[in-house]
Amino acid sequence: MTRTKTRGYHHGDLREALVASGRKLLEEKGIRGFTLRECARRAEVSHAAPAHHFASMDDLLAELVRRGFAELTAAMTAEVQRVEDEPAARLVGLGVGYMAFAAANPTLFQLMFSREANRIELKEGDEGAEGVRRLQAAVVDEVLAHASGEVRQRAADFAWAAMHGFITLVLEGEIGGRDSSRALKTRGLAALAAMAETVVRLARS
Amino acid sequence: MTRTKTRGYHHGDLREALVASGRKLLEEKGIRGFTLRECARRAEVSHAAPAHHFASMDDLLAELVRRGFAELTAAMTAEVQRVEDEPAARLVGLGVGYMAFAAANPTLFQLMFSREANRIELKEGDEGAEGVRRLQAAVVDEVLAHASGEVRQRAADFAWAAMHGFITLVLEGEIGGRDSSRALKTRGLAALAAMAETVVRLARS
DNA sequence: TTTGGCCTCTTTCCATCGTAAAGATCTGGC
DNA sequence: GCCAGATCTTTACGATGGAAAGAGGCCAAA
Repeated sequence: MTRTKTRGYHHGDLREALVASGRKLLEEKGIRGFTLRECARRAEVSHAAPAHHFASMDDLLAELVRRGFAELTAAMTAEVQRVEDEPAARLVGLGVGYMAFAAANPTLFQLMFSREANRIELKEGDEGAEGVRRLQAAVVDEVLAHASGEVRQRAADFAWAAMHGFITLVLEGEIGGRDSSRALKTRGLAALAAMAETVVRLARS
Repeated sequence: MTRTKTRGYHHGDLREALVASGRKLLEEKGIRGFTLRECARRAEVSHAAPAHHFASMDDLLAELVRRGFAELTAAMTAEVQRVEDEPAARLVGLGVGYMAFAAANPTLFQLMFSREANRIELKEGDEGAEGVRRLQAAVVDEVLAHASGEVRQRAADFAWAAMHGFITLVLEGEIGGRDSSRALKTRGLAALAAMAETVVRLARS
């Protein structure tokens, strides 16, 4: 039910159109280049039309972030389910899904994890990164079934920190700036392997 | 030579004043709330005055980032020099300096590591995070004196990723959101210890 | 089928922003 | 003492986010 050439006074599904154009715009122009009016232009409506669907620009950005977290969680879930292997390998799979999403949506990913610096507040009821946290805690618990709560928390901290830090630095070009995509993936897998190994080792401490 | 109550037509040291007010403003209002005109207001000059010292707003932001990296490198150096201990402890010290700077300058730190998403280009000759990289490579090499280049690179990747990811997630409230400052430091030190231990273990592989 | 209310979108307007251009003022070297 | 150039101000322009008011279309009740 995509729109045909001529539409009447009403758009039909402006909200979704704004989300779509907004997401593209974000990746094209960067966080600070994001503009509500440009979103409206790309959706072929007047600049004031978005106000009827999003209270403010930040409100639209918050929605993009919300959907980003949903997709991120889905990507991790999909990747971890492909691995029926040992828990440690599943931990790596989690990281692969995480990094794949980040690489495919670099600016959105950065926005999702710089909400504080960008003063973006989630709406009430929005879980934010809770899905990611739960998913990871579950896999970490597979690895550390017999460990104390504190050890498991530290393992979860560490696992998240390692994979988040790695992909963040990659997106900034600080890691593997000149590497080929292939070499970079190898480097990423090495980092994830070291992370998983560390978590496993925490089980014996 | 701080300015007294009445100044003439000329400011005296507007460039530094803009850097100072800009830095405060950045932490107060966030990245997207940063405004050149507000910087000028706080320095008590007209809104067009900054143009004579910074070609554009992005130029000022780039300068803030540049100084941020210099300070970050200095903070890490200072912290690592306090530790005359074994190399692994020095690696932890490096992380302490890194996190201390980030915690004291959360928005600037985020900006420094989201230049891609914020379309901030460093000036020619600006080293960016090279100082951090060099410092870390040196300490990693202390730990892995006899390892191959590839192992050392992977160790450096991992060490940076772990400490960067941890503090980033802390700044976002994703890690230790409700912890006391004291408990959070303990959690951070645990993460750094796990990181250092992993790097040490890489020496035997 | 008609009609009235409501949702969607447009138009218009305002304060603020970044930036450019031109004028005013000061400073330092000659 | 004087002038060239650096520093700062004034003015102006287009773009932005948002508010307000009006136009257009949809749908359910009559």
